[in-house]
Amino acid sequence: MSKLPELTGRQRAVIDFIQDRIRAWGYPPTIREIGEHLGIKSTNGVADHLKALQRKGYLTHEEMKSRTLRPVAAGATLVRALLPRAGEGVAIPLLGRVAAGEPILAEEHAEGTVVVDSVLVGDHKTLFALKVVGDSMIGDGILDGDYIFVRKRAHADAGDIVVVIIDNEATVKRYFPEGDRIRLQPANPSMQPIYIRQQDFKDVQIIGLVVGVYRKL
Amino acid sequence: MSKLPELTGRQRAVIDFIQDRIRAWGYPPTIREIGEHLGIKSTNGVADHLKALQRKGYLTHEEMKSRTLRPVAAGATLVRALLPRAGEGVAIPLLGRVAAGEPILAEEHAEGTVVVDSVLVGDHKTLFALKVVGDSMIGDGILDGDYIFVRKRAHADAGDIVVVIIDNEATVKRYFPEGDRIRLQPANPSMQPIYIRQQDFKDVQIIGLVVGVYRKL
DNA sequence: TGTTCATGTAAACATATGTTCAGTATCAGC
DNA sequence: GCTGATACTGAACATATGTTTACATGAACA
Repeated sequence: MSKLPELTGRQRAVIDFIQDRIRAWGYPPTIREIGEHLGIKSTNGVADHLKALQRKGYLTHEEMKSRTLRPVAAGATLVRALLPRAGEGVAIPLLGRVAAGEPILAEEHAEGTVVVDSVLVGDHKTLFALKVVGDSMIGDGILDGDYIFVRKRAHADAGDIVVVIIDNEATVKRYFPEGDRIRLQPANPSMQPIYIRQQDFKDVQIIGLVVGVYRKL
Repeated sequence: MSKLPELTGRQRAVIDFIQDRIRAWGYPPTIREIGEHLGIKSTNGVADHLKALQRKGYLTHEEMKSRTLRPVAAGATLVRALLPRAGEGVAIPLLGRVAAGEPILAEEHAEGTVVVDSVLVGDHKTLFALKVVGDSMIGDGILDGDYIFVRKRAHADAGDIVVVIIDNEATVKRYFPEGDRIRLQPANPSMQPIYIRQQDFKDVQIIGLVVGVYRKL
């Protein structure tokens, strides 16, 4: 990697703000918005910084077009790597029905996507989302209608909240291996745990771990 | 998933073009650029399509701001399920402490931002996020450590889950006006409701409505 | 037949936004 | 002490872009 010229503190503040704004609002700020954020009253004050950033290779900008400031990939990465990152949105496929035997992440199953913060869910490549039906996990604060974010995995540790497929239907339970059987424990005092004996393990498929819950009120 | 209204061929062409342009150029087109691409000579011709797309829930647009057309997640997915999408996540400021008398959305209070899908939280301009401390709303599935998304508002309806400031501290409760007093009801059997008498209303400030909950597991 | 809706044209109009010019002040380096 | 880079203020100016109003056409529909 070629080394990019150093930035002054002020220039760094400008490009950071542009970067943050793009991530936060989806489009870059105007010159006046930058000025307002940094306390620069003259558009030309900001324009000077932008010229410097372009000259140093950190930024591109199309003349006479609004909101076309674009941090250059390499430059932006170097700058951002040194700073605490806010999260970026990642798109998670929202699945409708989930049935055994079918490829779980097949696109045909996606009913849409949901964008959430990468800080909240972690790596998104193996994630999908489901809408919860029923009250079996009410004690863990997972209610009917909630969206759950699931990391696709075939195994789990004791006590994990998992999505499993039993009898061609997906359910959410806590997972407890107990010798030659598995206990799937609902978090609802009025419901009984499900026990799976070793010889029936083949009928049960762990789909993944619940890593997040979202409820729209 | 709720079904979105059908699009006419022309409307589909418009949103496709917007999506393609964002992907190709990194920012959305202007009304005139859309018109040029589709052979529409009047800006109003394009504006009609944009209004229809917004009405049907496929598009958002900030008034009087250039290049702020943004396909909405659900709509865009139906149209372009295979394309990488940009810009449907919205950043919500995550506030640390919240104290009475201070401007609630002042930037100095933000400890960061959280990106969530606009279809989950709705209009983001008046939203902020808080991290929940304590178990007072456990019965409504809001647990210690959860993030809540709050729509800033000074009034509430009976039964709403609200964030209020009492004694300089923010708490989450259900709101019940009862004649000359207000009952703030925790969703935890072991906790007592808080009653605010009319003469003390000035000490209480409704900050906003809880519109969403996120839990990282 | 009359009405609504989708799809346009055309022409202002208002605002947002980028650009340029003329200065001022500080600081580091030669 | 001069010079260039940085970091601005202030005030036009030009262009880009969104908004609104008035009007037209054709298809769908009751």
